[in-house]
Amino acid sequence: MDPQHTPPKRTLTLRDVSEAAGVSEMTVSRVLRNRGDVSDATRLKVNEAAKKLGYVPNKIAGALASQRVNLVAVIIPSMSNMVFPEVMTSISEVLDETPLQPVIGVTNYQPEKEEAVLFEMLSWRPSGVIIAGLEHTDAARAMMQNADVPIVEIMDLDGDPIDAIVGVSQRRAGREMAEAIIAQGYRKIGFMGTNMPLDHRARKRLEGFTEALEKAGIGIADQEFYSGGSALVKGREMTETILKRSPDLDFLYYSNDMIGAGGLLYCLANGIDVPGKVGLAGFNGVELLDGLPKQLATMDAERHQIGRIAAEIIAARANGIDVEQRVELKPRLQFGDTLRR
Amino acid sequence: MDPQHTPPKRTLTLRDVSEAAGVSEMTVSRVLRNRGDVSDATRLKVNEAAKKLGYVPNKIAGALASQRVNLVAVIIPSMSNMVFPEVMTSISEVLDETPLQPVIGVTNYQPEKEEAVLFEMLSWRPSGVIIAGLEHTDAARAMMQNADVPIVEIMDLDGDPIDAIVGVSQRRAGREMAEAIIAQGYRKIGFMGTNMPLDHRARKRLEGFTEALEKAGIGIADQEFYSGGSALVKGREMTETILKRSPDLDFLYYSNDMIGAGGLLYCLANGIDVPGKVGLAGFNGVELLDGLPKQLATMDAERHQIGRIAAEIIAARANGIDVEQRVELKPRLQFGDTLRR
DNA sequence: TACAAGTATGTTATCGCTAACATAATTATT
DNA sequence: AATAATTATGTTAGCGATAACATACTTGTA
Repeated sequence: MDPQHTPPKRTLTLRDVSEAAGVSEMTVSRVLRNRGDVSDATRLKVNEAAKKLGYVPNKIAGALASQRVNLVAVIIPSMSNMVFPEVMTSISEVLDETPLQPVIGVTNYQPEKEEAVLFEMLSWRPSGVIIAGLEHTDAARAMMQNADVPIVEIMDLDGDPIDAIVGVSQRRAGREMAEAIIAQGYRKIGFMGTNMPLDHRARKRLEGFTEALEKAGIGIADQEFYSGGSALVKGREMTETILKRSPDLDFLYYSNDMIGAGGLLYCLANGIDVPGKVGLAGFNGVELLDGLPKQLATMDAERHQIGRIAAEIIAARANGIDVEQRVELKPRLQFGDTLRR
Repeated sequence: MDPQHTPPKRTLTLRDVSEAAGVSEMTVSRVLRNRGDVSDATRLKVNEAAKKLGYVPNKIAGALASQRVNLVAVIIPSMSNMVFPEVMTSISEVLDETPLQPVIGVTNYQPEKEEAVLFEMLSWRPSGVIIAGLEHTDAARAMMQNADVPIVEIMDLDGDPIDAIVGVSQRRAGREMAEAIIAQGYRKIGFMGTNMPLDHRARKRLEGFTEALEKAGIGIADQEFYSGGSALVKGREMTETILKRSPDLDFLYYSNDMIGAGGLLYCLANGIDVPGKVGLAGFNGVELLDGLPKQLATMDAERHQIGRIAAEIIAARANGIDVEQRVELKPRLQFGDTLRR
């Protein structure tokens, strides 16, 4: 350690740079932020001094003084479900064009964790919050209401937003899928999904799905739930289980594409005629599906659009521009090769 | 807006709470941080006041005053490659047990972007940095050297670390895979991978792979590169291309499991005997593979271990405990069903 | 009772930067 | 050349918390 015999490094401040450049701290501050009028000569001097010293500004002090923070809190339930990294990617893309920076918090689908993460993030006084879902603890909701920064709730659309909202109606997504299935003449329908009472979006899709079925006078003929483990494997296993138990099923609806893909692979491996004997459908439109031997029917949840628009709302609001408060995206049904038509 | 006729809300400070509770700001600060001796009575008063007002502390001010920040910068190249979300998940798990909080930055494999992200993050004076890879711009390296916080470089092991390092030797991983393949008698070997000169880990694996082949007197018989698009689809397409062009290949090595899975699905769909006629192997051990009809041979890069250990190093150092500086994990070869033995 | 030791609270001085205003230097305008 | 307008720089006073020290209040004990 310390092979260069560096002096006991006290971290550098504006003052160090200002002394090195022979100007006031304020001038250095102006140069480093490209603010106000500074002559080219001093600008050069300052930049050189800063670079030579390896000065890194202290945003903590800057933020405290200016009452401005360029961070955007993004709160999502999980990183394992590819949906969220995808949304993140779009958010990043948009914010990259602005001075804003996303900061990610993960809740593991736990409301109390969400509350804690939110509290932590709000205590850094971000310029905006993007948060998945509409279900929050009372305290979390109150915090967001009082925070006086733009809040964008994303993914879901069924409920009362705190501020802005961008998403698809999960109920509608479920309903439309059910309607499409019924329209194609399927009647004995099985459902497979995660066993996560706190995944409200999955829950709402199932509600919409069931509701539409009931309207047509049919119910879910059989169902199966899983938790944990490899979704692809679980999809395969659940499909085997449900088909053995209820061999007369003519359609299988999966709450996500990963288990749907597992189910599809099971059917193909076992010579089950898809979509002749059984139809299949999932939800989400994950990229993975494109590579499967048959295209799984699915409904695209417009995740990239959602991320993009949410970030745009925050960016606009940060510039004092007011924009639409509610953006409803329509999930797109893709028939693929597993839902006959 | 403002339907409740709320007073023009100035955000709350310690002072507001202290006035409401009838104590000094310092006492409120102590209660809210559980520091020092405070009587139960005042503790109660303060907590009630804080909750009633909905006070959210200002960590910016706190950090400036205490010169302590509980953030850990985590810098990764991408969110689309599941490898990184997985590492993130492990990091989060460990940091959840501490007062530390991860903050994620994404570089898109661009050195300049990495430098910018790093600068931005260091300007928040984090308690530590976890960064993927060993290749950085000179400026980035200098910043980390001067930052006076623990730096952990992860994933890779072939090169000179700035501070601590946790990973697998990518060269060795490539080499060992080549040796296993040769040992099983395969001789005409094709390679498929991404066309990303800045993915140094993929590059090093290929180098190690080639090197080991050469030592056995063989070279790569044919190769194919891709960029962008669905990896699964690309794997399928490249496999078709390469096998049509070089029908005598008896082994296909893929730089990642996703394209490997695509290749496997192609072979299965086209009745190609695996691993009889052609053997296949990928790299990474993604969960997805467990659900495929046949298990793809692969090498697990120990991503969860890496994330866990990196976070532990930061956590330990934050507490002044010095720990191992270099942790080499050994990639584990899994033969699966596509590499005969 | 008196004094030490501990417990509970308050006071003061930063932390490193920027907003806002003040002043100096330069250029334009008549 | 004198004054206004513009440009370039400096000065001062916080931002909202906490560290460190100071003080007041208990309690115990000889």
